[in-house]
Amino acid sequence: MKTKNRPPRRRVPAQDTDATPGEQTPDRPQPGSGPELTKGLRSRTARAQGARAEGGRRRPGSSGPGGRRESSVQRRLESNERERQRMHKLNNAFQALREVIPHVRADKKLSKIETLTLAKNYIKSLTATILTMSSGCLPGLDGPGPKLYQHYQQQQAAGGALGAAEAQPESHLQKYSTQIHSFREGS
DNA sequence: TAGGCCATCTGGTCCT
DNA sequence: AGGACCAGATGGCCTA
Repeated sequence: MKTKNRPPRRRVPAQDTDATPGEQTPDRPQPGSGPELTKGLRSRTARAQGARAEGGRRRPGSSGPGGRRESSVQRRLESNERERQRMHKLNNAFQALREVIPHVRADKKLSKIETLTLAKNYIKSLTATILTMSSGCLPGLDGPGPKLYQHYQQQQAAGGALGAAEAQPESHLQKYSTQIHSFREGS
């Protein structure tokens, strides 16, 4: 897999260059847009389509027919499509993640940041639970208990910056539980 | 109405 | 060279 370990890149402010093809986004149907979760009356996709019909993001009017070469425009459109598909896949992954994280606020969709944060703490709490159970059931030197604990310790050390309280298995569970409730309250 | 969240476009950078 | 990845920009929708 790729290891994206790049230095932060500088981005030239994408001002309205003379011939940005963005405004000419055609009214293409969404080829790969799966069933998006709706957050209101209209689906996200429909709203986005509306937004694109409005011109997407680039300011219209700066590019005439003689702006960019047609092949270049075509490449851009293909690139946009790929990017859209990529983001759809990413969103599907987010949705799959939401479905395996137990959370209380079932009536409202978790945001992406909530999903990630909750997932992180859920994993931590599960790890802590496994650790507790394995050390309790297998107190001897045999079995996965000690190895699990060693692994856990290594992870904690690698993660660094974890206080003593963080190292306590119960604290993960508590943190996760607290987080669930804070999300429930919509904070 | 402001702020949060989101989808999309876009161009730069990296990887194969 | 072309595709994947990334982050900034933009505008729409929703909620408090």
